[in-house]
Amino acid sequence: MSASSSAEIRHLVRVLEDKYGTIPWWPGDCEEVMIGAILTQQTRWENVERALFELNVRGLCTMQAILAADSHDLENAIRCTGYYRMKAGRLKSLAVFVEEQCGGVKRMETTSTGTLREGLLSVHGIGEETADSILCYGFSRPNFVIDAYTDRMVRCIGLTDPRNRLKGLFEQVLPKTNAACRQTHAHIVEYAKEYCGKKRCEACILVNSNG
DNA sequence: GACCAGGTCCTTG
DNA sequence: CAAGGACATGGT
Repeated sequence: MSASSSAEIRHLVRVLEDKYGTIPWWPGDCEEVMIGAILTQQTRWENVERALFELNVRGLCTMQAILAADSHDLENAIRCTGYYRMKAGRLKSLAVFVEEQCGGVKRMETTSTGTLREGLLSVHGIGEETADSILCYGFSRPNFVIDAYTDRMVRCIGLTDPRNRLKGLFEQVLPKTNAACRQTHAHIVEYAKEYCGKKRCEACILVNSNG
């Protein structure tokens, strides 16, 4: 089944490409992406945008500022994203990692993707999806993100590969470029947000109708 | 009021 | 290792 999984994914990628072409997704500089990646955990993006605005107003949109910030101020700025106490703590942990362990964002830009991923995963509150989002959208690495939508879509079109193998499958099928990873993930979210609810997903209709 | 959102961690069976 | 709960606000 694994040999044909690649074919299924290849097809899905092409159908989505035909449907959407190039679409903008996840704007912002590296530090804003890192912050947004934590804020968006289990939360709608519209709420994250409001929190990012609040952080910008208070001058808290950099790792250095977060490192120095009063925790209560940080919590207030991001309250609208939910889980605000926990997320404030996670932002602090990330800032400690970036500034004190990595020596700043600049240094991270010259670090290998594998080393960077390992480091990010060692931060309490950063799991695979958050780490991969940061690598793909913040550091522009050819690193594919598997999220709940991606998982839902591939199930719907009939794949049974375990979630932890999907990242490898997509990266094996896609060109080894950041643009390809970022674009395909954006396509999946775009489609899934509209057609794939938690209970009903219509990815299979898209894929079959265009075959 | 019920249900869900671009997860992660911790505890149980 | 799978399943379930905690974290919390905001939109439909």
